Amino acid sequence: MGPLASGCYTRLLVFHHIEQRIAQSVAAYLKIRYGIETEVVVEPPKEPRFGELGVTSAFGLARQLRKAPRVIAAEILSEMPPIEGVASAEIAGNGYINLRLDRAAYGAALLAGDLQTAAPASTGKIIVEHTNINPNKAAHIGHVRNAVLGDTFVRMLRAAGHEVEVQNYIDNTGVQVADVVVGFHHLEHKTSEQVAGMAADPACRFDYLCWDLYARTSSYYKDNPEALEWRKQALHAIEAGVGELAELAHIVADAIVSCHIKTMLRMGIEYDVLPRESEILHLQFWATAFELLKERKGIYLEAEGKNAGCWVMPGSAFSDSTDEDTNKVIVRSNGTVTYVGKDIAYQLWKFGLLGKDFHYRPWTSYPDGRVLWVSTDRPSGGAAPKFGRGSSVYNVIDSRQSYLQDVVAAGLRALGFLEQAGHSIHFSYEMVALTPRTCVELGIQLSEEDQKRSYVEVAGRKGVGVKADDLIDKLIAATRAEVDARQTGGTGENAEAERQKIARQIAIGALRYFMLKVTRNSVIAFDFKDALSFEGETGPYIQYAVVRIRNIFRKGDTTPDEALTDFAQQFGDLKGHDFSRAAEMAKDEGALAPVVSNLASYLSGEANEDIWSLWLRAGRFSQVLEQCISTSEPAHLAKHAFQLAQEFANFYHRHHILTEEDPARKTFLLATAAVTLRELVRALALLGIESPEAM
RNA sequence: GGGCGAGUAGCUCAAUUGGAUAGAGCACCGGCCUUCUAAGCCGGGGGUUGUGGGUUCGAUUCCCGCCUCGCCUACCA
Repeated sequence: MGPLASGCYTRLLVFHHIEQRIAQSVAAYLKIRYGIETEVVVEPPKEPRFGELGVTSAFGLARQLRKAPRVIAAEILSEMPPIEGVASAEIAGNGYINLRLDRAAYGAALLAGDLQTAAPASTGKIIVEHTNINPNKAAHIGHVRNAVLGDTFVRMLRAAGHEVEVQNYIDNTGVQVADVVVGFHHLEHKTSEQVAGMAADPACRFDYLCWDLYARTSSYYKDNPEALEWRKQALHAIEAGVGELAELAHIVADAIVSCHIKTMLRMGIEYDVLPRESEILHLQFWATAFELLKERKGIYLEAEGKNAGCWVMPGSAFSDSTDEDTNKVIVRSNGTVTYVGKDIAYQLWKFGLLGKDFHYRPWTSYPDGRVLWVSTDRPSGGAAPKFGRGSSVYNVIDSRQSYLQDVVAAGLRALGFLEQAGHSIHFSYEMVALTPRTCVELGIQLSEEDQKRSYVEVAGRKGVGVKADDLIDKLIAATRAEVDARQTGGTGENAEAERQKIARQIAIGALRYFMLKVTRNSVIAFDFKDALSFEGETGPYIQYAVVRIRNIFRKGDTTPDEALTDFAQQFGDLKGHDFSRAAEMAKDEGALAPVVSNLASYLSGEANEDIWSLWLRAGRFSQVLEQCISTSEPAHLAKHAFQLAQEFANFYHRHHILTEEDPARKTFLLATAAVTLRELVRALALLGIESPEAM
């Protein structure tokens, strides 16, 4: 559980608000009445007919109090003071306490406003590191999952009022870049000038070219193991930063990073800063971390055994094992540092614990004006923001690296930075694999064994995989065909641009939702058929609900804002009232009373259950957001958005708004659509999915 | 061998972290376009939650054993 597990809003709306209020009230009562302190679980009952929320505390208390749960529930029910926002309560089953909300008060609160979040109380800056693609080949679907997860989590944190810095680490000096350098130099016999020319040629898909070259080099090593010497030479040259090979590496890495930034921007993904490994080396970040680790005895020099001459971290530091075999080499016997070592230095910098900083220069400016900075080893005169110095760090890295992430956290602990180690969070997720069927479509040869599996791992080294840009292109082609078939965007002068825009919005919506609807620790078995589907539980389904609502307002010649204003004027002034105030006013038969009583009639009764269900869910945004953040699981919001869209679709078919004859009811139905629209758009925005005007 | 994760409908996945009759989507079958767009809606069949025990009022969820699968377990990154 992360450092954000506890609530960080000072004010919450609707569902979350009332859920908390109930939990607190019951907990306080239990403490006074029985002297027992316990966490009270409040959750919706299995079926709506039992009410909106249920409390199961009576069961837990039964043993301690030596009373039947039903008796305890009865005591709680009869003696507890009323809870604001709760209309009634009853006992069910063996001791469930079921609560029914004051629907009008809930509805008034939902109408009244936006989610209001205050800046979280001094939790400090949160750093989220994601994407981190080796700059030696095109991005593939595995990278898309990483970036979409990371980006969505960033959007959620920002929506909750946190200050967030997005880092995309660039390993521009590693073996993967070295292998492409070897390919260009030894296999292709290209000079750095020639490669620079290819990289600058707009007709050349440089990242695709390197994708193939990387695969070629890898297979060349397999047939000619002596060629691994080339890799070693390239690595040395790159690390030293001089000579033709270093120049090649520089050109390749920079060009590929540019490709990645563009690819990610197609999905709406932006970064604040690109810390690069070359600067970690040149600015001696590792040397500083090395001294610290030696000083504080986090690592030691192995005298004998297989790791003789290496600086190692004892396995006991990051696992239960005391076996020496689990020791992790940090510095090789030839004096060079491993990846994990550099990662420890980088992690220290993120927390501001290294006592050093990078220099920076602008890498590019995004269309929205945001500047993307890159690390440099010397001052460039630009006024860069203060990067690093985070109070919490989320590393979005696939679960295969959990062992290495444990070592990094252990490094912080070994240095005595216990708090930072605790706030060093591995935001892990499972890999994206391919279904055998998709492999066949891609022309990938599979063994008989693999054909029987439900999925096959992507292997970048072999060039096996689905490139992100190819997938996006394919999605856009598919959505464009649908858009054309429907003549969405009209046939006028701007039709072409309009259609392309809508096709892109839907394609990206489909892609991002596809990545987000699955929980993190589930392997995604990527299948073209599923990914190219726009029906059922997909992004486009939710976007379609949005478009339908917009069409209602367009056809009705009004707007959501007008509808809400009309509603407020018709039934009283709702603006500026918060939940507790609304409930209070309702009780006092004050200014809000007419609204509340009208709402009550519209939101209750057998015939209105589906509408109430829609309102109830529409008010759950802040609760779901909090859940996503405390569990680091964006999938909950994806599910919420889908369910809300589903309830709206149901509502849409049962209630025809524009032909409603009762003007008051029509206003209410329009307000229902307006609130749903607001909540759908808000949820989609956090998922990084745009809400199209037409479909 | 050790570590981590997974096993739920034919398929792909959920299940608000121990709650009430385990839910969605896809696929399949049957209905619904003269209506605010059918990228939609309604209905139907589909389950011994891998397996055996345990914990308790209550287990898909927690504990132990076993079976199957994946990943990790480099002086690669």
